[in-house]
Parts: sequence; C-alpha cells; structure tokens
Amino acid sequence: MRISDLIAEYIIKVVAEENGSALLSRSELAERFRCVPSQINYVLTTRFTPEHGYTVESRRGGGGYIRVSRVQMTRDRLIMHVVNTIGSQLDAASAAAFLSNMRQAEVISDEEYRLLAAALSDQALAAAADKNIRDMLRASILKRCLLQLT
Amino acid sequence: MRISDLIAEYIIKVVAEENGSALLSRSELAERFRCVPSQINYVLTTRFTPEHGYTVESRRGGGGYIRVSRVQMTRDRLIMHVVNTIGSQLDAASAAAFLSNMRQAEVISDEEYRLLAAALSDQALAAAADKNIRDMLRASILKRCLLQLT
DNA sequence: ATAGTCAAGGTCAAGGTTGGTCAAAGTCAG
DNA sequence: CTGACTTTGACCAACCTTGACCTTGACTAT
Repeated sequence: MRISDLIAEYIIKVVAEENGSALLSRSELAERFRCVPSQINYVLTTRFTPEHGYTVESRRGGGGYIRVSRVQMTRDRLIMHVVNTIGSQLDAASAAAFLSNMRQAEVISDEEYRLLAAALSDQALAAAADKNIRDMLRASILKRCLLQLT
Repeated sequence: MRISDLIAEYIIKVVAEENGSALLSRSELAERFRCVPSQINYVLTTRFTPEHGYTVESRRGGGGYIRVSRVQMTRDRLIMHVVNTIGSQLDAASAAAFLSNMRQAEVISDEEYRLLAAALSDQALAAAADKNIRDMLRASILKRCLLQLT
C-alpha cells in the first residue's frame, strides 16, 4: 500500500473542492497520514509538478503554508483563444485553417485533428442542406469539442 | 510440462476471471511457481504481447505491480461493426449508447470519447432545427469520424 | 532596533521494496 | 548436432519511506 498515492489522492480532492487552489499544512498532512513531513514534499515534487497540471507555492516560518493550485496550461489558453475567436458561423475553409493552425501549434494531436476535420467536413454535414446552417453547425461543433479538450 | 506454460496458463486464467484485466505481483508469481522472478518477465514478453492479444503495464518500487490486460477485439473490426450498424439517422440517446459502449470496450480513448460526445450533442447540433436533420447529421458525423480512426 | 525562540517548511542521502535486463547455461525436437 | 526455446542468476533501475539536519519568518523580550 502506497502512502504517497493516498496523500496525492487527498490533495487532489481538496484542491478540487477548493475550486482549484488549496492551502495546506505540511505538518497536518503528515499527521493525518502518519508519515514523516518530508514525505509530503516527496509527494508534492513527484505528483504536483506543472507537467501534472499543478503548481506549488509555500512559505516557511510561523504561519507557514503550502499552496497547491491547478495550473491552466498553455494548451488551454490557446484553445480558449480559438474558441473566443470563432463566431457563430464557420465555413469549411476557415475551419480547415483553424485546425491546421492548431495542429501546427500542437494544440491538438494528429488524431484529434483528423477527428475534428472529419466531423467538420462538408460531407459530414451534408444532411444540413442550407449552407448557413452548416456553418453554424461547424462553429458550434468545433467550440464544444475544443472546450472538451480543456 | 514447461513452467513457462504453467505460468502463462495461470495468468490467462486470472485475467479471464478478473474480467479481462488482472493485477499481479512478479514476486508472488515467482514464489507460487518456484521460479526466479525474471522468468515471469520471460513469460510476459513471450506470451502476452499485443500479437497474442494482451497488454502489460507495470510499476516498480514499493507497491509495484504488473497489470496484464486482454486486448479487445481489433479496434478496426469493432469500428467497422459500429459503422455498419449505424443507420442513416441516429438520435442522441443511441449515439450516447454507442459511444459509451465503444469507450467501455476501449475502442476509443477517453479523449476521443469526449470529443465525439461533444460533437454529437444536441447542443452542438442545435443549429439544425429539425430533429430528423439532426439525427442524420449525427449519423454521418459519427460514421465519418469513426472511419478516420481506421 | 536586536537577538533569541520556536514554529513552520526544505533538503538530501540512506535504505527498503519492487520490477527489468541480459547473457550464460540448460533442454529438446528434428 | 544444431537451432530454437527455456531456465537461472547476477546486476540494474525505479519508486517509496524515513530521519537527521537546515532554512525561513513571525513573535517577543530586552
């Protein structure tokens, strides 16, 4: 049984409950899980790195603390930018350009690119005879999908 | 009989009992079959490859483990089956069921699942006022996307 | 102000617990 | 006898846990 995983699980839960940013006490955590305080540092450095989507700030001394926050990744920012740029309609050419750019910037993977390209293709949307409707569909489908990647 | 075959047989049995995915301990297996631990690796690498229909993940250190999972029917076969099952129209509930099943069967990844669910949602397709049109769109979008995964 | 105290958190290395690798030696069918 | 497959064991790598010792900062007595 790995204590580190239990601790990590607990921190993740608290951060989620606290809306993305939690104030913790190393000694309290150590006591709660009956481990040495330094184990908390181990958990933080191995499981709460930026790569894992978290940042950790702390302060020593009286009233010290450890703050664990979920970080908003670059990818998310880029995605949000695109989402905000898309209007209520999106023609096939513009959609292709967006996808190509995002692929280029590695905001989306090759597989995601292909999936989205297929979903936004004129063929996939052929059931909507009206071009304006198709363009509206493209915009809303792309937006919803991109938001899912957040 | 060869020890390797006994070990393989045992692992196959456990994986089957555990519903396709078993958590094993190399040292326990080695002890059970009175062999050196590395023989377990030999068995795994020679008899539990993707070609054999299995995947193996593992982790070292305290609380380490070896997970052996049976690989699902080939992705492409399942995908084609789904594509052929989908008619010309697909309502939201049916689409959700298809996606859920494919996710469960690991035919699609979690990310693909979320993307597709977003793309096929009634909200994404709201621009098509007519339900029949929406259902047609859902069918063609799903089909085209699934074929992209082939 | 200054220095001392004490309550935080930080570092690091040692030791423990798994699983991984590789090559030598063994076995066995053809 | 030979080549493919199997078995072993020495050595390696990854991950986890613990504890001794260090640093920082708020507070307090002088």
